[in-house]
Amino acid sequence: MPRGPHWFHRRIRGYGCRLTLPRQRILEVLSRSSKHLSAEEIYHRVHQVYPAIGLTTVYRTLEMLVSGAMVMRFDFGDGRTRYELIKDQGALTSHHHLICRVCLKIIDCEEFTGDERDYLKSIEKKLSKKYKFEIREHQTRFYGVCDKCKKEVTDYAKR
Amino acid sequence: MPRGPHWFHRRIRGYGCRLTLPRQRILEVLSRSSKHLSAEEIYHRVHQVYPAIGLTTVYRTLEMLVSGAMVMRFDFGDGRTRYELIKDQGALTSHHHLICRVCLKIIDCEEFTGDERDYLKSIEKKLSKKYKFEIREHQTRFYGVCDKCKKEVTDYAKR
DNA sequence: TTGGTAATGAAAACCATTTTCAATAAGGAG
DNA sequence: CTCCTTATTGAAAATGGTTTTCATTACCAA
Repeated sequence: MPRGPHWFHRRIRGYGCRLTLPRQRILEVLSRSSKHLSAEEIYHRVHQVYPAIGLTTVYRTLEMLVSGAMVMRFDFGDGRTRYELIKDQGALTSHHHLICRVCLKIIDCEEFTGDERDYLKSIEKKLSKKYKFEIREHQTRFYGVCDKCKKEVTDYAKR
Repeated sequence: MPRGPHWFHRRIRGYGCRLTLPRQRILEVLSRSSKHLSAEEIYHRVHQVYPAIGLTTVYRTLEMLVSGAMVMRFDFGDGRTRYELIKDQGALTSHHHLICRVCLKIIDCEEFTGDERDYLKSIEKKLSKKYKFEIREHQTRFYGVCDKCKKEVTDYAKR
């Protein structure tokens, strides 16, 4: 379980990649934000402190970080991929979200208690065995209507 | 809980839309396949029996069916959206998948037993209350490496 | 310090999905 | 049943997020 502000530098070098300035800036932005950001959001944030950055580099760096298991990728169906730094480099990671069908807002929820986690872990074990599938992590998504939209939209079905 | 081969016809008309030939063909393809299909896969299947079909119509029909809660949309992150007819028009639907990070294969799993369902239902209740969020359905995704890829790919990290 | 090569950024390409628009057809009114 | 309104359709063009191309730059091992 790596610690310190620059553990990811070691990870990148250990992954056989060069530690460049653009990559450092991107990692700083990712580590500063706990939310899942889109490539363009990351690009804009990096651009403030490193204007030479190119959107292409953001995409390429993210792809490297994902395949190096340093960043997690999410697709919520709003047309853009989101990315989030994996902070806990320990056991299986899990991410849970409430997604509003109306405004597409995404709410993170971390309310899974200890035995909720144990519970999902036991399901994972069962599925792993049955399908001979090695599970690395899981996500649960709860789709519905958020508080704000419930008030604003009376007739949900009509969109 | 509507029954019979053409319950969706009633649903569409009740939704204020016309029941056209292309829509019927699309619904037939959807109801015949239990897997989640991409728009293009649906297009090809409809094309076999109704060559005049346009891809645009497939997309538009799917959008209508999704907003009318007749079809469920999935984004697994491989660049194309998948669609699946909602067969059980009753209680909260749930869908669970194993997704291989290597070959992107998607395995449906229906092994959630009764009390597993109850368990997730209790989490839903908790979350609903805390976030004032009306939950309609949920999905759980387990990411990892499938049996086949485990054998083929020794060094997963290197991709 | 230097050389080989990975990484970069701008522009072009890609590709799933959406929009435009003129032609067509569903289905209620008469 | 026929007519008429208007939703629906399909082809082509547009859109927009992401990827590829390619010449230039800059890591970092020796």
